[in-house]
Amino acid sequence: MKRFFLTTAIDYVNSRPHLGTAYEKVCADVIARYKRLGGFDTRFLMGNDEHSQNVYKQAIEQGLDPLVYCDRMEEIFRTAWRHLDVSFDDFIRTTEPRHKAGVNEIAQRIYDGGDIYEGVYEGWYCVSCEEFKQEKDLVDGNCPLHPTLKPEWIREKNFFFRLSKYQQPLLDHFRAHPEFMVPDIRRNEILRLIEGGLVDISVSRAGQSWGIPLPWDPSSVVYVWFDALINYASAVGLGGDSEMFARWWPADLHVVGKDITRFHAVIWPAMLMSAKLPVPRQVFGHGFMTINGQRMSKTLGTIIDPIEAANRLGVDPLRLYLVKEVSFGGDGDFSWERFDERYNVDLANNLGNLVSRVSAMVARYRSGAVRPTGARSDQLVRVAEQVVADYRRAMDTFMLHEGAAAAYRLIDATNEFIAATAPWTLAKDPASADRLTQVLFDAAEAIRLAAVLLEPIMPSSSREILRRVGVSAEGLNLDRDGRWRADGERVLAQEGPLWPRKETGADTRVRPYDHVVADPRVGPKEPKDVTENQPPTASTTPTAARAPSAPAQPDRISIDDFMKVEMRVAKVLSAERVPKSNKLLKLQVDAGTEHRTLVAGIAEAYEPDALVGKTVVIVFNLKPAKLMGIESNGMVLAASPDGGQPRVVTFEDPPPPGSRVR
RNA sequence: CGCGGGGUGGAGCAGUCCGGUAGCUCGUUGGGCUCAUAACCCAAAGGUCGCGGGUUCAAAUCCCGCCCCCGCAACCA
Repeated sequence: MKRFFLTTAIDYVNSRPHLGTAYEKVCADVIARYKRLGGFDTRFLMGNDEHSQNVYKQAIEQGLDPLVYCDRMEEIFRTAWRHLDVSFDDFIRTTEPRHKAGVNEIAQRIYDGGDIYEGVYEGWYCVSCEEFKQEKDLVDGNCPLHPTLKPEWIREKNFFFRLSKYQQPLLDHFRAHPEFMVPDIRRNEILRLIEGGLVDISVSRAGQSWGIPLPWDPSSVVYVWFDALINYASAVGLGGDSEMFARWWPADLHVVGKDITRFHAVIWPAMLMSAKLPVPRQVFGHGFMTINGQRMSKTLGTIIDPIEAANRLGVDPLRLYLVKEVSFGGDGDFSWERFDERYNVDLANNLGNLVSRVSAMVARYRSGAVRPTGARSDQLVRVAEQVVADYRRAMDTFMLHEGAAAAYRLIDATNEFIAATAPWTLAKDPASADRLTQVLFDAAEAIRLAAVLLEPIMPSSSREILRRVGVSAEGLNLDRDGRWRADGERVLAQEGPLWPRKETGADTRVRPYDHVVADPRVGPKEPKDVTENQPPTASTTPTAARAPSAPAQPDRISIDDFMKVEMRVAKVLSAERVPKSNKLLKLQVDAGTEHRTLVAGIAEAYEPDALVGKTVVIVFNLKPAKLMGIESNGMVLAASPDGGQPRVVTFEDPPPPGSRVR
C-alpha cells in the first residue's frame, strides 16, 4: 500500500496554541485526511519542542519542575488539536526516551563520519549567572547583574557541524528534486541562501542540564534546534525500532512556517546526508496568518485563540475559512467580520441551504427517497467530472484553497441546476414525473459528491451531510466515492439547518487573548534565539540542584558601584535619522563641558526635530561604541515599557547642561 | 544600493512565469423564482491593473527608472 508520512513543525511550549499554529496544523491535517481518502497508509506526526532554555526559564518562573510544566503544556496542545479535529497519529515530545535515542543515533553517526569537530567558544563568563556575557553586555567590564564579581575569560568547548561541506550536495539535491522545497518562492529563497555560502554551525551547549547530552561528551548538551529537527526521525523509530523506521522514513512532507524553511530545507537535509540517511521528499513552507491585516501581537491584543474562534461558529467553519480563504503558501488574514461573512455565504447560504432545499423537495415530492429514472439531465454530471479533476490536481499539489474552490464550484452548479430545472414547476406536471425524480436524484448526488470532496477540510460536517443524503460515511475512498454515481436509492433526511445564518454586526472585535507568551512562532528556531534569551539571573540558571524555587533578587549594588556611572544633564543640539536604520537617531548634545555625538535607539518613538532643544539625561562615562558605523559617546536614558515605545527622561524644569545626575 | 513580499473596480483577492476580451468573493442596483436558512438564480453599474519611460501590431503581464506599503535582517551604548 502506498504510504505517506507527514509532519508539522513541533511547537515551543512557552506559549499556548494560537491561530497561527492552528493554521499550520489544520492545513497539514487537511493533507493527511486527503491522503487517507486517497487510500494512502498515512502517518501524521506532530509534537512539542521542549528543550529550550526559554521553556526551562518559563517553568522555573512558575515554580514548576520543567518536566511537569511540559506535561501540562502537552495536555494543552493535545486538547487544542483534538478540539480542532486534527487527526494526528503520533505526538512526540523531545524529552521522551525514544527521541533521545534518535538524537543519539544521528549525532553519533554524524560524529563518526567526521562532520563534527571541536571548537572553542571564548568569552567573558559570569560565574553567578553561569553563562557567557557578550562584551557589549558588560558594564565597566563587569556583569550587569553581578557588578561586584569579576567575570572570567573562559574558553568553552563547542562542537560544530560541517554544514559548509554540504553546500554542493544540497545544490545538487535541489537541482535533482525541484519539488523538494515548495512553493517556488521559498525554493528560490533557499537556493539563494545556499548559493551565498554556508558556515559551520554550533551544535552543542556546554554547562547546561536541560537538554540531551552529547553521546561522546556528556558534559555538553545538543543544541535545541539540532535536537528539535531530529524529532521527525526519532518519532518513527530511529535509534530504536529499525523496522518501523524502514517503513516510514524518509518523511514525505514537512509542513513548516516560512520562517523556518531554512532549517528544514538546508540544515536538516545536510544533517541527514552526513548521517547517511535518506532526505525527506518535500518541505512545504506556508505563510502566516495576520489579524485584520496586522501581524499577531500580544501587546496589541491581536492574538486569537483558535478554540475561541472555533467555538464562535464551529470547528468546521473555522477549518474551511483557513483553507479556502488563504491561498496555501501565501499569507492569510483573519478577522471576525470576515469569518462571519464566509460562514454565512459558504455554509449557511450555499452548502447548508442547498442541503435543506433538496431534502425538503425530496420529502415533499417523493416522500423522502429517490432513485435514478434515466431521464436526461447530464449537465451536472459534466460539471462534476471537471470539478473532481480540478480538485484532485489541486490537492495533489497542496493547493488546498483551490481544492476547496473546486468543491464549491459543484455546490454552486447545483444551486444553478435547481434554478434551471425548477423542480417545483416539474412537480405540477404529472408528465414530468420521471424528470423530476432524476433532477432530485442528481441534486442529491451532487451534494453527496461535494461532501466527499470536502471531507478532508470539514470532516464532521461531511459525515453529517452524507448521513442526511442517506449514504455511509464509513471507509470513504476517493477513487470509489469521489466520482459521480448514478445508481442506488437515496433516502434523504429532512432536518433543521446545518448552519443557521449568523446575523452580523454583533461582537466582532478582536479580543485580547490572555496567558499567551509573546513569541508566536513555532518549531525549531534559530540558535541565536536561544543564546540571546539566556536566563538573566542566577535563579533561572539551568542547574538541577538549584531548580524550582522562587526567583531570587538580583544582587544589590553598593553606592560606590552606582557612583561609577556618571550621568549628566545634556541639551540636544541637533538630531537626525541614521540612514538605513529604523531605530537609531544620531544626536549632538551639549554636555556642559563639551559637545558630544551619540546614537540613541529611539527613532521609532521620536521625530528628530521634536528632540532638538530638549534637555535629557545621558550616561557620560560610557565607553564609545560604533553603531551602524557611527561612534556613539554616551547613552540617552529612556524608559522602555514592555512592548511599548521608549520615552526619554526629561525635566519639567531643565537644569543647565553638565549638571551631574545622581 | 542587506534579503524578500506587495501595490488590480467601494472592501478582500486571483491573473503576471508562457504578452492578445481584466476574473473571483463580498458589497451596490435592477429583475426572476418560491423548493430552501429573507436563502437561491439572472443581469447591470463600477477599474488610468502604483507612477514614468521603453520593446511590440498588441503590455496588468516583458525591459529600464521611480514612488509607496509590509515582513525579515541589521540597529536600541
